[in-house]
Amino acid sequence: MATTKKRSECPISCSLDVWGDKWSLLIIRDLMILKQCTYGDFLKSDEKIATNILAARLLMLEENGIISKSNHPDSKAKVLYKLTLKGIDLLPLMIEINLWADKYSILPADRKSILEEIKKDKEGFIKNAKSELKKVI
Amino acid sequence: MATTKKRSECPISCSLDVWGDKWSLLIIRDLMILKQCTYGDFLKSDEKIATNILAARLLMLEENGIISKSNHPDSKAKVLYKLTLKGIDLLPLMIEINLWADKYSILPADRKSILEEIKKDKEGFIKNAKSELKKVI
DNA sequence: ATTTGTACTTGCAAAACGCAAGCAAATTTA
DNA sequence: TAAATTTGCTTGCGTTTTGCAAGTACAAAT
Repeated sequence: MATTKKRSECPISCSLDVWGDKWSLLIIRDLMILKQCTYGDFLKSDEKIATNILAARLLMLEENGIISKSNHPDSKAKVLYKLTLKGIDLLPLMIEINLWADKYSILPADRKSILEEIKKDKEGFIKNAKSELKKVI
Repeated sequence: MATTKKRSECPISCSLDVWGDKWSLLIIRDLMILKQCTYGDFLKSDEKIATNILAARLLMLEENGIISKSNHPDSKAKVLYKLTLKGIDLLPLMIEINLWADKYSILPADRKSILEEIKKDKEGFIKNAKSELKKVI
């Protein structure tokens, strides 16, 4: 897979060139929630991504420095995917998506309770969540 | 165009179902910068969206309550597209994308200067920009 | 030694994309 | 006032991407 050509110099456009498809942010979401995922973990998510699409997205996200692969401590057959610093820095963006969705649609109860926590102290939540994610890098 | 089926109840996934493709956020970007756009204005953007894709996205964004169409004051041949409140509320997200891009890539000079302003007072910038956008609704 | 688990790859049909051309109504120009 | 241009799309069609199912290679468990 060659490097995708960028459509313009616009930061929004360039960002979308990296993670602006239907699946990448869901992969990143899983990593933000679970901290570390195996290939199989991603497949378990509700959206049911196809295995070939998952493989392609993981490769592209890795090529773009958003995620990294590492050995699973328990087994040589497993692979651990994690967010890089660059990936972790997408957390504020992810939170804004949640806040927007919260304003215009009905969220599942578990998400709703986290959102309430975020709304009380957004900066504090981000700082804490980022530091949790950095622990496993 | 029928209503797109949602892949899960996840707020991230549902949001992506609405604007999570390669073009929608660029259309929204144009509207945030220009406040109001004609069909032709969108076509002028650097990324060179195809006319059929543009028409499809505008319809889908309108169906999802992100943008609205109105008559152009100068001409019956022209159409004015604007952001709705729901669309305007994507501004914080758009800003976070810019901040992320600023951190990990080189921005064009004009964007860079706005970003510096945003970094000084993010909340103030958002409040002001939102109110500017609401003026033309 | 055989079965199961894990991380992918491959084949193929269906859908989406992207380019070019076409079109109807409004507007401008001659 | 007739012709040309602008504007906002639509249509056809070849190319690319997606998505489902099946297959494969290696590790691990039985």
